[in-house]
Amino acid sequence: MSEQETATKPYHHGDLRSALLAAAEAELAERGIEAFSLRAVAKRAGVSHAAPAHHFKDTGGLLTALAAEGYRQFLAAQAAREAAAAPDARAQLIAAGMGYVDFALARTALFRLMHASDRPDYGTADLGAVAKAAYDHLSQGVAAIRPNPGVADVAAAWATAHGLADLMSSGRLNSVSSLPDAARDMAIRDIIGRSLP
Amino acid sequence: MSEQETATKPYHHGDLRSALLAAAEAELAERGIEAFSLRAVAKRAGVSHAAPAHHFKDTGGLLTALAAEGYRQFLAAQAAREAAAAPDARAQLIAAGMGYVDFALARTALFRLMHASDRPDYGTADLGAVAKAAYDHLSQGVAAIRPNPGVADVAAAWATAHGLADLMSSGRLNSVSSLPDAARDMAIRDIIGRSLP
DNA sequence: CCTTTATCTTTACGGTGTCAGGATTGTGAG
DNA sequence: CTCACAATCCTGACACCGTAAAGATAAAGG
Repeated sequence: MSEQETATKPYHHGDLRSALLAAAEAELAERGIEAFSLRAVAKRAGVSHAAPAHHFKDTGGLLTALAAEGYRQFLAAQAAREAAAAPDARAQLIAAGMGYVDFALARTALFRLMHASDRPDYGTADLGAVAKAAYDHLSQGVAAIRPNPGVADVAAAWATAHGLADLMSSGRLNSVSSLPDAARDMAIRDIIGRSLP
Repeated sequence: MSEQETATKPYHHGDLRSALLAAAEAELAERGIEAFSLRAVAKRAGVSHAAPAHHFKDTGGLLTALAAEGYRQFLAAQAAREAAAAPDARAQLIAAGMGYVDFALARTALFRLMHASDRPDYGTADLGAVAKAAYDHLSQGVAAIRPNPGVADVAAAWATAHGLADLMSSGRLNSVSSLPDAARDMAIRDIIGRSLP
């Protein structure tokens, strides 16, 4: 309506898709998954309430895309720890577990979306693929220290890392998460190490 | 309006409070926490949509009461396993972990409400007390096999049992949960046993 | 019997997801 | 350069949701 404002919002956003993903993660972190509102996401991105529908079919589509992005960063967090660890298989697997916990603490909203929500659709090709990749990474890590591992071997490693990540990220294991960084890392290394064959 | 029906719904339900709790758990199991609707719970109980407000102030109040009931059954599931186990401290602690998993598999909706939702209010006296009792039971079990346990000792036991329960109840550890009962129990016993000092 | 209290219903309001249709802008063929 | 087309975003509408207020009904107790 008015042309005096030189930098008024253009009709086309430019990169609305990624802006919506960022806004969705922020909303998720601030209000939680159960109070998540698509209209609030749109408002945060400075766009009408129906704009997200064109990039993501519906709320589930947005959360599915966000979860897939989360899995990529989840694997990246594990890779970062692995790169800084000793090259032997056992140290690499423990490092992956540390990255598992790192991600849960650093991106709690994404972690909960990925592991404690049924709104992302894992039947989607994209999300299904990255979720499978995450599982494969773990099972291959276990196989590296014990060829032909039993079901209990991979289950123990996964359950321990996942339990630590879930409890710590939800604030129920403050006896560990409130430790100084070095002591905390050592405790986690110790705990994960117990689960390995 | 009509009196020909002898058993038409009376104006007063009789035991609406517990009927609402049962309806809420059923709705939770069928539709999930994120699609949970207070109006659907009221409809399932055959009552108007505003009736729950008198017994539970709001939706959060209902879910808080339901979570508290869940914790009681959670502790009961652990006690049931403990009663059938050997009396030594280590067997008792492993049995508690088995009960942890039993509950997650038998009452998945309640388990997720208790551990993957922020809607129950743990500041409530009732829910706060039973949740603390559950934690105390675990830490005392660890202390029974190792006096003055380190933080890693209780964290390892808790994380392992919790990780197993969470992954299995959400269908992500079918390699274990699809095992025959005896083999499954043995695998879980094995995995929990690894985490103990 | 009759008042008081507990329980449930009705009505209303703002918020939410999704759909249908309209408005605006970028794009590429001519 | 122009102009139709496609992509992008907005407006309006609908059904459902949670909650509050006020009314209706039944139970309890004097």
